[in-house]
Amino acid sequence: MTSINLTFPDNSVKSFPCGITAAEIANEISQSLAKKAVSANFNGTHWDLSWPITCDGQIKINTMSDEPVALELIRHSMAHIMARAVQEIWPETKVTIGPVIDNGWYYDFDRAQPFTPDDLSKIEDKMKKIIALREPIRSEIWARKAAIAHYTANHEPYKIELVEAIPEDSPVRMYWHGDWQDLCRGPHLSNTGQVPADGFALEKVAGAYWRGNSQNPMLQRIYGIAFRNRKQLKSHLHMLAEAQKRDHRRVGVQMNLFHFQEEAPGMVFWHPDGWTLYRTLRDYMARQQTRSGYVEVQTPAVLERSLWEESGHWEKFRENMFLVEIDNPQHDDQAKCNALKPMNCPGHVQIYNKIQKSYRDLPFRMAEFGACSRYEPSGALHGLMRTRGFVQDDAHIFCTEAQIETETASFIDMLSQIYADLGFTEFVVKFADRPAKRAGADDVWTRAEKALISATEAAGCDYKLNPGEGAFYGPKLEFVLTDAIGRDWQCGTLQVDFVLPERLGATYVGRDGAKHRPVMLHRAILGSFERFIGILIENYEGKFPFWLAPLQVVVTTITSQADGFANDVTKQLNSLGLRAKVDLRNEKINYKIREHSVAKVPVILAVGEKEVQENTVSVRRLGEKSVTQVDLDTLKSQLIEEAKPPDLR
RNA sequence: GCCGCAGUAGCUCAGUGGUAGAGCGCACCCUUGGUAAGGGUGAGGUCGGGAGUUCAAUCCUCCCCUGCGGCACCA
Repeated sequence: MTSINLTFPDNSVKSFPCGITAAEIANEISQSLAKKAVSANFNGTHWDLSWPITCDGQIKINTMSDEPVALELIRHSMAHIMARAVQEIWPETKVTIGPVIDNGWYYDFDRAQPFTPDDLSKIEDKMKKIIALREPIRSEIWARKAAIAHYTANHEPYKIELVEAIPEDSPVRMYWHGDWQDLCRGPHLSNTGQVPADGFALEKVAGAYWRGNSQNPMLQRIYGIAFRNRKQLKSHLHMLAEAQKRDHRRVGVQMNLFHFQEEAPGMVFWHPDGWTLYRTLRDYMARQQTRSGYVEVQTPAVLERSLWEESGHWEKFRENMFLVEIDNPQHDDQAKCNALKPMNCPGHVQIYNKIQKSYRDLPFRMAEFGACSRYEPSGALHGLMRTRGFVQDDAHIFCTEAQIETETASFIDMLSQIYADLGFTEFVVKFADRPAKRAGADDVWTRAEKALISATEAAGCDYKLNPGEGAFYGPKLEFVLTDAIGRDWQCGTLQVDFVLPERLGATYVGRDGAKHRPVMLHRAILGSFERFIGILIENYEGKFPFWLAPLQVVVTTITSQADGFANDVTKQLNSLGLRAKVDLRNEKINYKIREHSVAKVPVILAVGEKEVQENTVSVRRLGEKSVTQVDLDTLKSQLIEEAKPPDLR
């Protein structure tokens, strides 16, 4: 028998008989390791303890203390245990796939009857019984034909499709625990008893297309979460509940910022306080853009079909456009068809074409807070995050190819500053290259992709590749920021476009006196005001920094004898540009403090007899229990300073 | 758009085959209270829309709309 040499993490090399398993190796090292072992890493592959090793390589034995590996195994084996439970309860159910995801797993089933919440607890109970059996999990490599024959006999059509999709040079691996069998690339735990019976929960049922394709039948997906123990599961559930409290849809209603209603799905009704927040943010953005050399414009909301045909939107984007046929009540004259703008770019090119002619004017940066309408699929709508009517902080930079690099760099600077001002210090950059459905020739795409990559690298920006996710007219950078509870949001974007200037006939006169084609950079920082405000609400949990807070100060009275003074203080604050309101209601001070705290007002000023006499106010800040009595003039100058937006400090 | 679930007062939600209830909020009255809910009285609902079954529908059935959780989509 031949032998193989295996290198361990401490760089020691040992010789073993060819075909030895990681379980046997662990056993040779020590009994306790053999007990604790759950899997191995072999030459960079996650390796089942039971798989034979037949060549030299690096090996590491994993135990339950190797957290990421342990969780992966637990969740993967959970998926199998759940599928078995489902098939034991409802044998007619067809199994498909069941991968590990963040915090848990899912498994997709084909079954005529929908799963109910009751069914979920039945499945959970069955899973616990299976776990209690502590049955070994074993695997075999089968011939492709044998596997197909097996699944044909067992009426598992999805599994046949999966076997057929396995590349010729990859093994077809079958797993068992008890009598239950599944096709799986592994690895798994070696015993069903190793998963924590109290560390998992079935979360929800949802529809999901077979193989993620909307042409395929819809399956039923059951999601589960699993951790190493009950404590970790509990803390995860607690975190979910906390995240739910921040939901901008809930906070938005509580704080009376906006609402939606049936007659306008996906369109926001901004209430006074929400609109104050919106305007504060918009004015800040306008100042930042002016400072960065942009000019602001405004273009029509409704444009004729012919222009959308020229721009390419009619062909690539029509399904998402609201059409307007007021000029054409019979719907018989296609030329009279108009559409609400889903993007601002074609309008901006019209302005460029009227006013720009010379290379001396480039780069020309044209910004618009453009109100766009897109007919989003009904299932995509989600509060402020995904709407059908929204305003972009949109701009197009018309420049030469040579200017892409410096424009990209200064854009990234501007974006970083703005994100930091708004409370987001961390963001990642993704580079999205050409999609399958696109306009423009391949060599143009190659040029655009190269230009954007080298500009990004020159700006000293790390990026991840996001293949095939570019816009139909060009590659793009996506800026994804991370909020206070670690969730990711794609907001900013920078897109290089060689196509649209060509289609809409944009030119400039070069130094040589000839006409040239400018490049367009489409860019946004917030993305849409609606979405960004949704993110701000969730990030701050509605407790906005003073400069953004819709209502900054409430002046409230302790006795009605202070009414006059309270009115006067409020008036003084308002005249300084602070957003202050007075509360003279006939309620106890406790009651009023509670109410304004719940409403997340950053500063509550209480005035009673004492304050009236001394010309002071008692200040209570949101989140603090302490109260300080402050001279009115001192407080005013403090608040004026705090109310300044970050760019004016 | 697809699968599943839901829609009852401004908000959160309970409830029933015989046309409805709570808490909060709102209005009014009493209370003038020193930093997270003082007490009382009252107003407020075509039970998402339409059709059907029934003597009778908020409740059962079907269709539609909207929302929620996913999937697909995010140009």
